Amino acid sequence: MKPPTIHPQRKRIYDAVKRIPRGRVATYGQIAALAGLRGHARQVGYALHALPERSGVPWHRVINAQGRISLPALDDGALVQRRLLEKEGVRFSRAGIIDLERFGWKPRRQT
DNA sequence: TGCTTGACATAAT
DNA sequence: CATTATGCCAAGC
Repeated sequence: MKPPTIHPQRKRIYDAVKRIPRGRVATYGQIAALAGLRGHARQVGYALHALPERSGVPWHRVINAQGRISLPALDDGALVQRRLLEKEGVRFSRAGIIDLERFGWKPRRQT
């Protein structure tokens, strides 16, 4: 049998994303670290991109380390993401930046 | 089968 | 604060 092929470690990434509490956001780096992929932030973004919309994964709670939405501002996805976050109570600055000090999720071992 | 790209991060300049 | 360089790994072509 075929060992691991580790289907996607992506599953781990998704799992980590699912842990993000409502009204909070996490950076790709944090997710990567939680998924046990410290430093592989890129893979997180890639995984999310390949994520189906009905996956149940709160992809919108994942932003880059700058506290900003990674998707191009002109992209519809970015707008949807922002709307979803605002709906959860996440506030954006005029420049569209989230205050990670306030809304950044501080990963805790199973709170 | 090998090179390029990418929802990133971090440090250096 | 903007740009550049490097690491890291999977998917696309």
